[in-house]
Amino acid sequence: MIQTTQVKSLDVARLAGVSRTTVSYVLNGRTDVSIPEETRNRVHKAALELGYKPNMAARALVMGRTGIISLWLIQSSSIRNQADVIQNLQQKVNQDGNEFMMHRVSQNSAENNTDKTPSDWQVDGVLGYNLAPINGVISTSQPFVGCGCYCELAGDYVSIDLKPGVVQAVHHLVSTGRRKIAYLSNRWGVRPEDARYQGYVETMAHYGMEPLILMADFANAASGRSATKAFLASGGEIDALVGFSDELALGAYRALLDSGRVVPDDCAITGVDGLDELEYLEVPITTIVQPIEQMCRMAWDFLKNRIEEPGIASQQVVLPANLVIRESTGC
Amino acid sequence: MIQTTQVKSLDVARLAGVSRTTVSYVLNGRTDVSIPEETRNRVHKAALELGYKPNMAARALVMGRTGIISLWLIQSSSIRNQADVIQNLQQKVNQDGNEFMMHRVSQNSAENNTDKTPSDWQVDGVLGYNLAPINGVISTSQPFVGCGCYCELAGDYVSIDLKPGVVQAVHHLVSTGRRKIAYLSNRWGVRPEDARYQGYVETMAHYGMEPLILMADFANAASGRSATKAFLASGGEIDALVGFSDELALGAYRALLDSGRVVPDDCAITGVDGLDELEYLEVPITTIVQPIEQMCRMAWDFLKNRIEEPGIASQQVVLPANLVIRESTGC
DNA sequence: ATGAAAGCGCTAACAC
DNA sequence: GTGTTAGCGCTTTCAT
Repeated sequence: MIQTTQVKSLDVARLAGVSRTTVSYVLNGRTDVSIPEETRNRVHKAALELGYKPNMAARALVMGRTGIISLWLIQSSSIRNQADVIQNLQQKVNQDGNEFMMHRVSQNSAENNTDKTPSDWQVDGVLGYNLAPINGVISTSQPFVGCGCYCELAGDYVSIDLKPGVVQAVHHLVSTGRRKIAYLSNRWGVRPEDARYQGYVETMAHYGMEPLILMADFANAASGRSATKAFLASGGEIDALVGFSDELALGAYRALLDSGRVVPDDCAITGVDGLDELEYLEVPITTIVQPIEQMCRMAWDFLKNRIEEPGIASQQVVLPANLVIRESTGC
Repeated sequence: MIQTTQVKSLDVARLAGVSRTTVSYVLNGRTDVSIPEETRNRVHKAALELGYKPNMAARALVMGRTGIISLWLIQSSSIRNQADVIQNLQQKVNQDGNEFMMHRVSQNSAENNTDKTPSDWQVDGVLGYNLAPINGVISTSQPFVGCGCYCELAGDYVSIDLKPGVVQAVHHLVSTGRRKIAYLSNRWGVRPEDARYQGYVETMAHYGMEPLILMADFANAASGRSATKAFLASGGEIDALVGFSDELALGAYRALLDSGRVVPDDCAITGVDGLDELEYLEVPITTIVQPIEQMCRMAWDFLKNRIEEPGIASQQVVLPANLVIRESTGC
């Protein structure tokens, strides 16, 4: 038990010489009830003097809303990759006077069809980021908006389509003379429904070129490095590499250097995500930048709408991600 | 109003043919009251069948604890730099059955001595990371444990001392023949009480060498790049650079390349933090690695102790951060 | 304009 | 062993 004796609204009421009702009205800034300016001031002064903080649990209990929004993230990815999204969403959620909770959900619990929400708390709404494998399990009883690359399943979402970016990338590589263009990915990035995979395969087909898949264990730099290294060691030859993510691209970059190759002369590289760090490499890496800020803004707007009016029609939008050309592709 | 009719403990009680008391006892797994196995099963079955989720606000109200732990982070830094800490702490907090909230507090609100806690919610405890400028403002009414590099002011903390690492770095640079060793920092990193600054200045003095400060606007790569670029453009010459952070070091690395210099031949570089990315540069950068996992583990343990027994003596520990030598210093 | 009183869903002391 | 009951602190009708 750690409960220090808390200042309650009754204390404020007594000090200000009014009732708890009045305190509640004044402190919640309700303009629909008319209270003399003089009384309002007395209440505010008393609250300040006592250092009164309303008990949010009590308020939530009686109001039926907690004012808490939670963000669900896939556990398998490092928070570092999700930092921009977290930061953007938290800022927007807080700005509108809500609390922000974060939950990392495991892929397993999704695949096992465990119907356990990650939190026991009743939150007012949930934002999901890149929750593809979990989409089926989402308890639809609460307002939910999905965002990211894998969320076009049902209900509200703000999806990012990476296909245009990858298509642009392959066109760009071909137009600058590349002919042996590989795709470096983890196993998630080679499913037929993956937008990047589609963009790569279809554009290669468009040029009548043979797809070449380099498979990494995970979507991180270390995996990208070892996968690329193994490929090169086994005598593989490429003159361009399309990475499933910036991290994989970074690993590939390092592996190419390890093997004595020069980027972009011997091999061009493209990534996906917009990691800031990539601009500071010796050879900045061409990448496909996702409109994170816009995605977050729209997702939060969608969620606010859904909370306000649960009955409205599905809100769905797809935002394209575009290629940003840097030196790693030789320009 | 979004309130879908909620299943309450009374519903479970009715279905199981018991009272709410029994439901509460069973679902909270209380072993101190003896309830027949058969009854327990009936209750569990009923709860599952109805999809019962206890109302956490009601529980928090009556128990006087929310089960929520919040983490306060300084707003001026990107979440990306704080990702490891966030991830570690969240995992530990959740593992012990608590909820995790994040709050970013601004330096301004601290300097203005605004006594406003970032959250209105009554949390059971607060973890603060790198909250130097804010330490004075912390409301001590709730269990608080500080961690990071700037937290040795009062109460409980798990501090990381970067001084040993920087001292090692300067020794290392001198022993490998460097003589014009600069310190690249933002304005926070040149206060007399900053451990990095002390380590640099004192070790330079130890060798009778002149300190040389390169000042960047912020602790990010872009600032490090432009500050270093400006220094070099104005005819400055150095053969080693100690960065206040990995990000600044990364920017300096890029600026040196921009100016046609070779790392480490012309100039050695060291950073601080342990950004994973630095291992994948053409020239991996020597850095001072902080014991993040250990820090997080201890901070959470301290906080649990403090919550359990508010009256215990201050829990304080300082962990050293050590140098990890990579190629950027020529080895 | 202000106050009295009901009740949000839960836990736990107390009686049976 | 189980049920009855009294709050936890707040908001909000409904009288006054």
